[in-house]
Amino acid sequence: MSQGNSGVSVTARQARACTVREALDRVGGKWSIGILIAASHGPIRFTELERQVAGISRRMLTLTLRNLERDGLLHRHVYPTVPPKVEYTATPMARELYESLVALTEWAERHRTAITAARAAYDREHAKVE
Amino acid sequence: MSQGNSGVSVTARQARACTVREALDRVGGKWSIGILIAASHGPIRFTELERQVAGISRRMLTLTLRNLERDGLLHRHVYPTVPPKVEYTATPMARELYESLVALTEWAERHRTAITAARAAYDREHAKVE
DNA sequence: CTGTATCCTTGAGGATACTG
DNA sequence: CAGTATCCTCAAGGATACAG
Repeated sequence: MSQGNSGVSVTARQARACTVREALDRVGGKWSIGILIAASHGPIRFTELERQVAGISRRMLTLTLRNLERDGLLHRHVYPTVPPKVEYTATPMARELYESLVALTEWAERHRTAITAARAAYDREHAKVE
Repeated sequence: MSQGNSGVSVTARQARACTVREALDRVGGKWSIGILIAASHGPIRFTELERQVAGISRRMLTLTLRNLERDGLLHRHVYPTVPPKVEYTATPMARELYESLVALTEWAERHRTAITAARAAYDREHAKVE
């Protein structure tokens, strides 16, 4: 964020905040990332997703899949067989997204302990007052 | 996400998903980014934040500030004057976070139109059925 | 000025029975 | 198998009056 922003207007800065939120909204759901990752190395079926993304409900799986498909992050292929067979695959756009998320992952790993410590300190500090 | 994952176990992949969510949780709130950006180029006061982060309610401003402070992303300095004066500043950790978010921003910009188009196509496709 | 307290609304998400 | 439909819960967030 380098102080160098001094010449940039307040509204321009908040516009950037908007762009960031735009990206986060596509990926901020509780299950989006898990699904995207599971679907990123080849086609994967509904039931298999249900197994790999631990804890997800059937409803949320369907909903999140629909949203990701709508945003063009997942491709859905239906085989007209009976019983039905449906495969989901991450699009190139989704793979790029994941690569962008790596920076964030590294940040989380780098500061994990610092954050835990900060929380502990904060809680300690504010428990005294009761 | 490069197919090269083939050798990586399913659980290892989902563990990565966890780390990503960890980072997103710190920044996923509706207002975190806006506040962080506003506080990232020097100390800023409560009222000034209320003005710059357009649309935020007083309650959410307070809550989000407390959370960010607790996680060690904001520093809060109180001047013992009357009326009170409080300044918030982004910590170095928060600035690093923003830099990690840049990749995400660029992704959003690069694919903005593609996503809009994908949505339009999807909606068109699914409106026909009614 | 910088909050806190209170009340309210909404939407995300969970559980699960049912269906083509 | 791959969903949809239904009902329910809870936490995020909004509005705003009040307080030190």
